[in-house]
Amino acid sequence: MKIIYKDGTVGECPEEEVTHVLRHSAAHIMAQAIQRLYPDADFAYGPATERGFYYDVDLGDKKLSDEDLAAIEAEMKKITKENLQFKSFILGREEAVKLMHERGAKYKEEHIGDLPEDAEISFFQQGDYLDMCIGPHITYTKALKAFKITGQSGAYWKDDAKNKMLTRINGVAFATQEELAEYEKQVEEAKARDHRKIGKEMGLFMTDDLIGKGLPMFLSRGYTIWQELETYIRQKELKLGYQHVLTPCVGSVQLYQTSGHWDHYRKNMFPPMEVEGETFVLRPMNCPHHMMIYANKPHSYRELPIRIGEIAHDFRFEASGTLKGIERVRHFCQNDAHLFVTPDQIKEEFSKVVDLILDVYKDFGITDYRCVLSLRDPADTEKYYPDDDMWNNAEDSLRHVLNDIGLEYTEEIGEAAFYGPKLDVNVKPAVGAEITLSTCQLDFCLPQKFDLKYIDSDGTEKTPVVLHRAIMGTLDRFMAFIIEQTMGKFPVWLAPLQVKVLPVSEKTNDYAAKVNEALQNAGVRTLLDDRNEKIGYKIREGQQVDRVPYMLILGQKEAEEGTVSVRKRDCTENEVMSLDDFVKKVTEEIRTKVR
RNA sequence: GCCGAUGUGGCUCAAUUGGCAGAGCAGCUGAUUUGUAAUCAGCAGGUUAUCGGUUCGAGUCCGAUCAUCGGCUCCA
Repeated sequence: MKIIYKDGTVGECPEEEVTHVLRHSAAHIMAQAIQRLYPDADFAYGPATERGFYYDVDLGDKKLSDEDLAAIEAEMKKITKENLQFKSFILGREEAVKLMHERGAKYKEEHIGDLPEDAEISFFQQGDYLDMCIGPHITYTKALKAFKITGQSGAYWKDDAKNKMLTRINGVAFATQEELAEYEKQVEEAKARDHRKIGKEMGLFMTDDLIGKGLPMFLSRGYTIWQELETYIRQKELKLGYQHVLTPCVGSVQLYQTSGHWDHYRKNMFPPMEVEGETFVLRPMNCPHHMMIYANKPHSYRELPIRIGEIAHDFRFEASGTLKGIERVRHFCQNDAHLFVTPDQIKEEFSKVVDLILDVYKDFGITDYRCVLSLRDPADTEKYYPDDDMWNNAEDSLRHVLNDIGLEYTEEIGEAAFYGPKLDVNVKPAVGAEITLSTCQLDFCLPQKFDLKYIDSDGTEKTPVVLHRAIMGTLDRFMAFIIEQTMGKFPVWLAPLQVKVLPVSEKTNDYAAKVNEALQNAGVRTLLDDRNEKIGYKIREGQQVDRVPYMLILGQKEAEEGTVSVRKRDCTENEVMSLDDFVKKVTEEIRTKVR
């Protein structure tokens, strides 16, 4: 594929750049279509994205309907048929400003102001459309063959909520129709693994308008998974010297004023409750409670590290538009812990936390994750505690630890908590943007605010450092992720229903009841399906709805021989074995948490 | 919260320009006694999210509210 650079030279596009150039050019072609249909449109940014492209455009008071988007897409198709040539030219700063000013392109004009003094400003033009852009682009519009407008959203100019909201029109583009078709297939598959859909099908959780939005309720089967996750992580933590506590979901406002959360976090908290002259809030996090547990008695350096863990219920008043199934909610349960350490212990404790995260991911087969070292934005003095030494010290220690461990990570500015830098481990859900699953935060700030102390070996009082960490993040979100990863086909130990016992006819109901009882006595979660239905019907339901790991088909033959016919999930071939052998097999798989 | 779309039995979806709210699955009753992904028949199930408006007549048109979905921002 030929491409044109900003200086007007034409060359062969490097293979790995092809889709990016196509997508970026698609944004220009879409802008051209928009300009034809809405001549007053003023364009802001229009980049290529991971899957396609978007353009942020100011359409005045015009609101776009789906029909309008279809019309834009049709106009784009027309433009590609017209096979217009892309041309480019470069202007000096003043000429560029003048040109953009003349054309009433106020966002582009402002953009020039943000560029370095000596920047050359380049322009690309195809037919009647001119755009300020560094390129490169395709040479003719016909080169864009496979694209689709996928939707629109609001987006602020320069991502700043103080600025005007523009209309962002999103699209996808690929090098070939086949790749576009493949993408659309993937979108369909992603919808099928969406935890909201599977959760409903399997009866794991529900919501109700009368309860309130963002407040899902776990049904029996969902809570079974939840409890298994809780037991799993608590046992891991116990082995690592954690002590688990139980603290209330409510705290006084003064508690959060002391921690600083009141100033930084108030807008995300449910509003205060006043009773008998005192003011309380539902807690959005547990750090202050755990700080007070530490402060409950004096500590020697010999006791450190002290690791206080809790499966803790929290409430956050999240913006309504951000709520999503059990992944992003207003009440959730954190797998939280606070590690109180001496400065010397930071490295070892932090690396133990990273080890635990990776250990858990291994157990759950989570391999597709991204580590982010989240740093403060020094310019943002409103959010971040203005103590340069403290921040530099904290960030450097984190970076050193990560480098020593050899963990791959990217650094992101302005993503830190207000009290300190952190490591976030992010994953991609089936539908929607990346989410943080695990986090470990380094905090020199809160221990000071709560005036926490320990007596060091030299007899002097010192302030501990705190690591805030959540391995499974929240059980809610972790469960959402596991549902999507497994498509509801949980490993036996996690499956809410582990074995379904299916008599072939009512003649074997008695034997089936006996088998069912034997399994229940062995601690296996079973369901006896002795309804008057054909065996094929029961199997279909067990496979498609319950996604149960094992089904036992019990007919005359099994009843006579004292055996069970084992049908493994997703496996059409079955295996006959004695009841005892099956009980042994399944309990062993549960015990060892076979994936 | 913001931009846009959507909302019909428990679930998945129909209902021509405004003209009798319907089907499949699930449920219940009966028949059938079944061997590895749907046995047959019957019955029941609805203030079409809510409230208001236009109209002889509204699931359908208009307004408000609520919820959900796709994004933006935010985040565990």
